[in-house]
Amino acid sequence: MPELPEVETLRRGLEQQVLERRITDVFVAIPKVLKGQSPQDFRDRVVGRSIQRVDRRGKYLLIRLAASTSPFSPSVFLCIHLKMRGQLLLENATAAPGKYHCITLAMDNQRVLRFYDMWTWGEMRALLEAELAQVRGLCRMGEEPLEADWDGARLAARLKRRRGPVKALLLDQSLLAGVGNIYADESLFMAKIHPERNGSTLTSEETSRLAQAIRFVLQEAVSCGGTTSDNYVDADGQAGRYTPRVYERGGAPCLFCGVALQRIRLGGRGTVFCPQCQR
DNA sequence: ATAGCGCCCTGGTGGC
DNA sequence: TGCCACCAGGGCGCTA
Repeated sequence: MPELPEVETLRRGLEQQVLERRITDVFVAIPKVLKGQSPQDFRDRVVGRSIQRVDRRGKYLLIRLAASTSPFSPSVFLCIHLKMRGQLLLENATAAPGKYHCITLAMDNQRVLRFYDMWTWGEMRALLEAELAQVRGLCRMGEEPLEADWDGARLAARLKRRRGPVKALLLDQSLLAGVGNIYADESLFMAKIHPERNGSTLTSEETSRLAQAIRFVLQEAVSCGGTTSDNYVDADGQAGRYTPRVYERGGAPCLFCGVALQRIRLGGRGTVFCPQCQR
């Protein structure tokens, strides 16, 4: 399940390898992932353009395509969300597409950017700037926790306007961008805050601690190339090297106190925490 | 307005 | 050993 660190790792890998490459051809195997855009329209908007920028917003990957013919033609953005099982891989053009292949973008260097998705929940669309601004998840996206000026006060301001367990709030992309199930559990563990605590009742000391934990964990995970718990791999097919401290470790000993980590369901999500350390 | 739930999908798992 | 029911899960859209 790609979250901020995984999408950021993917972004960095792509940035190193696809900038200035021209897209020469497009093949759509599973039109469903275009979310209503016709394969013809997708193709018309993408073929012939070159890759100008690779950006990330929350868990979205945004690839800016420059007009190659005229400097006045508007930019197009590949708006990509991998959801649970999506993968984006750079492969040789001669390699046959693997299982669960959805879309291939051929480039002018004998390489292809391939989108795979076992569950076909992921999305890839070619959008104009104005259309991008209408994408629901994007226009409602919350603050980026790795931005330099993001801190406990900013987090507290968002949390106090909402009710419910703090973990459920951390998962809300309109409140905070990019945190998913893995890093919500990891951050709450590092901050020693119980996932079921009501978010609006956290003290300023606690929100400050939580914000620091979120930044620490996300930065650590980015530096490890993300977490591979299911099928995440980067653009070169490499697994992430981050080792979660609590996520998927229910029943195992807490790294701080040795007490068995507890697994519960919270807001429909599997949640692991230390009943001793997290209050 | 907002919270809660169903839906999308398929590999892996546990029970018989 | 084989089969099958069931589970996981991000984000959207619908309902109350």
